[in-house]
Amino acid sequence: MIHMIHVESARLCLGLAGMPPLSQIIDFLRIPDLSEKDAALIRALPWEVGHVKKSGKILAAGETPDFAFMILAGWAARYDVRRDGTRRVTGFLLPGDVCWIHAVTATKMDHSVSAITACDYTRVSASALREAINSSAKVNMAFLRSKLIEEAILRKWLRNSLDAKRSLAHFICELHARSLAIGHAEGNTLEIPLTQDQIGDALSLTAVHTNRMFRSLRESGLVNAKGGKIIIMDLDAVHRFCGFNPLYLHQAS
Amino acid sequence: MIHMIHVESARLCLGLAGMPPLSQIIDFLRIPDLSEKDAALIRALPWEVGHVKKSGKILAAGETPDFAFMILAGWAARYDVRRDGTRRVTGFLLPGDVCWIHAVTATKMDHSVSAITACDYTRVSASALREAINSSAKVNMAFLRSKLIEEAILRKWLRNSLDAKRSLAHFICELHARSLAIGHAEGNTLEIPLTQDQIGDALSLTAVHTNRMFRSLRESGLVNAKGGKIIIMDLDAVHRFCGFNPLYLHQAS
DNA sequence: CGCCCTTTTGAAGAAAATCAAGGGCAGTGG
DNA sequence: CCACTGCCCTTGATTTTCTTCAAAAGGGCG
Repeated sequence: MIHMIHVESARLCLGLAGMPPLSQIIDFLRIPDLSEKDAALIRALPWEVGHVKKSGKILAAGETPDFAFMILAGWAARYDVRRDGTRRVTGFLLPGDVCWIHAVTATKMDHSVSAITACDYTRVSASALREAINSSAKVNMAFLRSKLIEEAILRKWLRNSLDAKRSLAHFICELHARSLAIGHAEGNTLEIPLTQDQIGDALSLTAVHTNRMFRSLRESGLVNAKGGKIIIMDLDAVHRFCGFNPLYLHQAS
Repeated sequence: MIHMIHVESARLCLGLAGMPPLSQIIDFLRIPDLSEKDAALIRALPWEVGHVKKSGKILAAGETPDFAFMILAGWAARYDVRRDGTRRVTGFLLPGDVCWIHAVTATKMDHSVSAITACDYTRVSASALREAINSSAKVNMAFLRSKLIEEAILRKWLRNSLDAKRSLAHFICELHARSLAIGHAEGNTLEIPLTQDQIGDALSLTAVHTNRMFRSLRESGLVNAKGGKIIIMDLDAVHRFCGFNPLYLHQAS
């Protein structure tokens, strides 16, 4: 099933996508132990499929979203703009990740979401999702779990913000674990569609310093990175080095 | 009503508290437009009142909480411990703030919560709260809103982590806005029970540097701080200086 | 090929940590 | 009543980390 997601995202990204089968959408959501009744509830939602070009807008700060989103293929980012115009990325959305809470609670976005790569997404109207969440405890808990994880990631990013090298290592470990969970990494190798500049925006480092930290990780024999392809040389060693414990990602595993 | 909360917290903190009237608990939750039916639902929950001493544990990383908490009086903090033993505070809980998502989703805490000052709290069993959330859309949305706000705060903390002076200013503005909302601030003056060391743990600064930033704010004529009492000299100027926009706190106002 | 974007490296400067030492103040105990 | 103690705030000097500025080198693509 995990491999299916991978193949499917590739297919979608090639632009061949019409409406993907609804069963597929449920796979992306990765809700454990979903009953047939709840699965039917989710299938019955008015999902729509869409596409955003690289760097395209998904949600802008200030607007009140009418739709909740789930990424099917590609990467997106949440970010906030500082008064001087620089950006801080506050989270990455990978295939299967959802963006829904402002829509469901009908509140204004306090940050923006945009596509890092070209993205295929599926979206559902805020009111329909609200009803689904309110009518099924299982669906409610599944979406809550996604918030739990996002919040935990934010906390780790904050915690790590003392030491640039460990921070970068932890970031790589996070993306490795998340990529593994959706079948987008094999062993200790992963591909990420981020420039060092974008990684810097996420870690609050300049591109220059991010580059130096990559070099430092390479020279320590921990991580090799080349053109978006990252090889973790010794996973246990890197985990120890940066204090990474995958528990906080609360993955179904 | 806001003033009532203030008086009540004082009373509780003096240790005079038994079980506070249930109507009081609902006031603390600050749920707008609560119907009588939903109010009754919340009143029917098995709330218990408790007390933690200064620095006492509320929830520890690794445990799966059986209860959701709401602070009635005093301040608590969420924090995560680094491998070298230093702490990063990732959030403060003020009276009226809740701590529930790990309980409701039955997941292990990925961080700890402990009392900054002596705290009075009320707690409710995870299963009871889960049922309430699943049986009332209004209650569900009210708790979701609390997550929305906490997450927004985390994002701003991340965004601000470039400039220590602005970061401290923004932090003060945040606490000012939150204190105002619960009647714990008057005009531009607020009292916070935090040492500069604890503020440093929250901003990822050393106590020494936090102190220098306080001095710098004072010398710029923006903020005066003395023994936990903070006076914002010119609120608009401080807001402009650090790019504070209270929108992200999504307060009932 | 030439262009743009990204990566890489160097050198200088700014920001924050670290190290070290006093000072104020509240609580405690003689 | 006063000395002592512990905690917190404050300041100075030094070192480390990260940014800024600048320039060159790779790499994909029309």
